[in-house]
Amino acid sequence: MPDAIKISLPDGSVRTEPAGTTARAVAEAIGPRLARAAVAARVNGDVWDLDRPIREDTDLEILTEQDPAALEVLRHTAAHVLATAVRELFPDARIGFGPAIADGFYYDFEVPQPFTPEDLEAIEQKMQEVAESDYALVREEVDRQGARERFKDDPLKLERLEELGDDETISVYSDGPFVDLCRGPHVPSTGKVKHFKLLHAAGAYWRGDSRRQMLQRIYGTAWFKKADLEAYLHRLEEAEKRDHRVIGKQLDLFSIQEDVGPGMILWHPRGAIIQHELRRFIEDELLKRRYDLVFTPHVTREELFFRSGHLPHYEEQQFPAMAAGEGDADDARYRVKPMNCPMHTLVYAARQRSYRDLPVRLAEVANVYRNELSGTLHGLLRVRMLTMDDAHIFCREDQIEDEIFDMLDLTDLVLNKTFGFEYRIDLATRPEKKIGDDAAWEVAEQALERALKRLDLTYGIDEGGGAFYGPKIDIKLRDAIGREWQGTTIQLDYQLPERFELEYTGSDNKPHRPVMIHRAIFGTLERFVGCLIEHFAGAFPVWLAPEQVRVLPITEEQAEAARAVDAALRAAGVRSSVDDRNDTLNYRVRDGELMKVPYLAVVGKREVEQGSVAVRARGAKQKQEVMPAAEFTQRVVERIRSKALEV
RNA sequence: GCUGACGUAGCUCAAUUGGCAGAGCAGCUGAUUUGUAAUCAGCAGGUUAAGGGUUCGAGUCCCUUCGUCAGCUCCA
Repeated sequence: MPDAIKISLPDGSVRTEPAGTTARAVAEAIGPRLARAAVAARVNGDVWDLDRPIREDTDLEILTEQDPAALEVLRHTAAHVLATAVRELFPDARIGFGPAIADGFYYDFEVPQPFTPEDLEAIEQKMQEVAESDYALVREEVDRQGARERFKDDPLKLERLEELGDDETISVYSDGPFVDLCRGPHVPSTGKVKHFKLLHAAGAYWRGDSRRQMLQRIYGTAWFKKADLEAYLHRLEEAEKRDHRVIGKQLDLFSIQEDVGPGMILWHPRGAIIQHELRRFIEDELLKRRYDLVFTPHVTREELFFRSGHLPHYEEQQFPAMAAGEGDADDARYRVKPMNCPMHTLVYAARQRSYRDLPVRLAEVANVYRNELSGTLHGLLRVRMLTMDDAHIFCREDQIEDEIFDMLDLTDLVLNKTFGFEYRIDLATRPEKKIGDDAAWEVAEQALERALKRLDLTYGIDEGGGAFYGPKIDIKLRDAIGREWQGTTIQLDYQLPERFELEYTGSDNKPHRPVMIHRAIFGTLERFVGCLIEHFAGAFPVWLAPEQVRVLPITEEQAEAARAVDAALRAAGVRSSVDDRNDTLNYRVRDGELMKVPYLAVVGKREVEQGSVAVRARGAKQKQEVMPAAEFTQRVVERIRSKALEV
């Protein structure tokens, strides 16, 4: 080992330091302000503790509170502070994992009794004490036997320990009374953890495995600055106001009622019209892109789902079988459909297909039913009755890329150009539970990847996230509080054509097997509308707004004129109504604003005389814009036609 | 499905140690005829999720079921 090492700093300068120096020492050498601000260091790209000795030539970057990586370090330490506090209050608690996560951290504990809200308060209090004690986070490298000794009372840690490879460094971190098996890094001392809050506790399976014991997970958030913590908590509050379940109620869009069943959506008129518009939009677009529309039964013989392979794999998520219909064999049972692919497959197979026919694109906006686990249901975002904008493309292998290209193009038109969503693309590869051999999977996965690359799209890999019959491209949208939900899905399938023995006649006059692509652009209209509600906070673009114009006569005297304006709008295809309720104008303006109606058109004495309307556009600075009624109608019609995001 | 919390009028929420189920908004009726975010008055609205138990007495305590929420698992 050399006595002196070279430390390269981000500004390009190189310092020579004694081997075994630390990032803290370098920071101090550079200047006292940097030393005070230092939280951690990036050493050759990895984040390290400030006090970990550096023994080789390195690139070094001192991380201060400004660096996002530093925040992650802080939160990881906050998790240790949490565990320290829990161990003080519940000495028998066994410790699981405690990582930093987006916006915060958690720690899992095995305890005989779940934590109560009062426990959380006490723990938070104790965390404050741990922070004030300002314990140094001390890193120590130990051998396996030493680690076994230290964690002999923590079976969860021992289990993790045994998984570590022989070439891996085993490190432990202690802060005051608490010791944890941990890779680190950490902030120098618990005193850095000043601004935090415990958010909630919930059960979580050990190692995320539902066959193993349930631990108690405590979630919290931590920030360097008090203002950041407060801003985050405020953001959570604001997000709650965008919650589609709250807005759905306020705007009378839909309801979920116990009498109907969990996960079953009742679309009220104002919500149904949104679904109707989305449906028209996508169906028109599909017809332009040479898709064909089909309709297939909601209930079919269950044999179909055995043949497709769905029932053996996903029986618990299908609704139970129904009795046979009269005249059917006794053993012919029926199932409500959880997906459309077997039916579309049969439409394809209903006649001979030539290579000249391909691709065959069959689309159906259809309701399917899935008996999802009760604990997973969530407003519109996870339901048991799903309205899928489903389609299946049957094509030759050499057509896959073009088809995927067109689907991704359509996806971008819908998500980005039309609604301004930001989305994340994942390529999901073969899962454990799958049918078909690895060679076929390999070909399929590569085909998707090639299409993505050709489009130069940024995407992540979701290892093992594929469907049981093939790999897929998933696109995820975020809800108001940042949770991701799968919207668009594009899935390649070599299995179903096999199972249904699909064929086409090639130019060689021989039978060939087509490839099948499943895809849904919205995903489900329930989930998509849910995301739209949160995205727009209920203030939909004009073309989607359930009520596009509300005409307000100031007094009864203008009621007739208001109805004429309304009739003209209706005739032009605008969803308009008259609010001539016996209430003040102020009251009705307020009501229209709260219902997020894009345009309130006020008709008073002056307007009647001039044949004009005083338009109040939603959210506009100028509260009154007087214009001829015909001009207003033109403006609304244009906004609808162009699917404008602005009113 | 699992762990925990919760469930009071259409909505948002009160109801002291177990002691007469309430308010605001919405709704209805009437008055008012309104110029850009709540006019006034009156009326009506409940098997306190459902079922069982403890008690002189249960919205409140206990049990079961259903549902909701958070998280885990799952998510064709």
